[in-house]
Amino acid sequence: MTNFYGEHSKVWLSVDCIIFGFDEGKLKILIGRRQMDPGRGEWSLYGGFVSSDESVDDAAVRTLYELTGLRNLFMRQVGAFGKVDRDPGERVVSIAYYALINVKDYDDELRRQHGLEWMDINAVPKLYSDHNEMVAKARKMMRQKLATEPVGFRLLPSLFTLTQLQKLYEAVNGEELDKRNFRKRIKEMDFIEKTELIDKISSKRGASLYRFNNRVYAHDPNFKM
Amino acid sequence: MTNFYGEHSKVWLSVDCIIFGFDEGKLKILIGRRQMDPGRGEWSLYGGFVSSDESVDDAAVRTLYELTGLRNLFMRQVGAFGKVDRDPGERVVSIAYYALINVKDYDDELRRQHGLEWMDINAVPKLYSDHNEMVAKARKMMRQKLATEPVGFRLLPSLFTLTQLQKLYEAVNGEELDKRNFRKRIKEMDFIEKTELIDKISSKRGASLYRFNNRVYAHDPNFKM
DNA sequence: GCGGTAAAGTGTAAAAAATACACTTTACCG
DNA sequence: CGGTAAAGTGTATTTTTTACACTTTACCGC
Repeated sequence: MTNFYGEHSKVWLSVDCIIFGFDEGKLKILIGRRQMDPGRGEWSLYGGFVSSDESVDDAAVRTLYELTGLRNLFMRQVGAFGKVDRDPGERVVSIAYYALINVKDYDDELRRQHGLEWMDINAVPKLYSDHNEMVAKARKMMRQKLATEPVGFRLLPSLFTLTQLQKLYEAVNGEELDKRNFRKRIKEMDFIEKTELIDKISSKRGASLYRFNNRVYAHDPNFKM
Repeated sequence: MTNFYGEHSKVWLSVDCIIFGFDEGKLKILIGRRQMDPGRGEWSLYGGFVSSDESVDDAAVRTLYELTGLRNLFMRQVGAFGKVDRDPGERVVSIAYYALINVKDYDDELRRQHGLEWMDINAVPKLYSDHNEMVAKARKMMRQKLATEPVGFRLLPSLFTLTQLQKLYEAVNGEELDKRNFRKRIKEMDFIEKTELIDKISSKRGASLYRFNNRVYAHDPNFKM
């Protein structure tokens, strides 16, 4: 291969994943104790290296798949983190990604195998290297995304109640919402469809289950929360 | 140096800059004909390589300085572009940044030395590699930024007329604004201060010059356009 | 079977924000 | 000194957002 750029130096590239889940009315991310040097034992995001035959995005997809066994997750790049000494060992530049998963889709056994815990986003401890910065930026971007695109559903089962949806938005934005105003808004969104099904788990009375219809949304993509 | 990550492959890292300017009522970016292989002669963004002793952000700052002679530009990361074959020569991952500059601060001689042209954002030709994608994402992010933070001023002289400011927002958002409504809004923002000075260049009658006061803004950071 | 309970579900009025809209003023220029 | 070109200015209407409280329902325990 022709070497065009020989005089410049190369770096290792990694990806780090901020995996958001929604459980027990709380927004959470997956973190674990680092199992390798440098930084062994510190709380850390889950990550991996980008290899020569895959795009950076593909490396993130692969890493998420390794971890969760899930594909087609909603995923977005957070950005590149490139301080010289961000990794105590070597020059490693990391590209952070966030993903939204439905906690119920995630095999808890797999979680334990990787030594990961769901941590309340508001109680994230000091993390390895610059991972707290990544989390902060991911959270900001994710909040913005959920406010302008109908992707919050990715954090819920495919059938969900309006109360679940409301609690989700409350957790993401850190503020309570008025139930009537919230439901008024939802009612105007044709792509959030009421089904005949009733959820009896979370209330005695039972609550209607709703579903996000992507075709209807694609037809008139207007969303604002 | 201990080699922790030896089994993984390394990549070259570059930065590419989307430099926004506002001139003749139009939003423009700086592009030039690529002067090296691969891709010699194609329209391209201005970029450079990240070296081993500088952070990725610093590489972008340095690159912008080389190009413009200006420091303390408003600059934000657009993201990492990492397709395997994005560079025809080698595996190069690039981190894109956008910057806002006041065209009048930029020495036109320097521009010519670098072989760059101001190109209307709506008439950008096919660019080298994935640079069009970078421009598209930068534009979207920049629009969002200008809508929520008072940084549009960075594209104008430090003293500007309300008509200039309005034309700027019109160019960025691609839609005309109502003059009275626009001015009503500005009047409510205490950090946009009217000065005693009058601009006589762009109109016979003369228009008041305004200034952005960052201290006042910092005291009550509320902005929405 | 019935009273207690806990969450689901529902509408209206007031306030705030966004929009639509047209004429007067001013200083230069020829 | 009349024409011109851009600056500057206020109000009414519509739309959006917010505030707010009671009824319904089915289960559960007695």
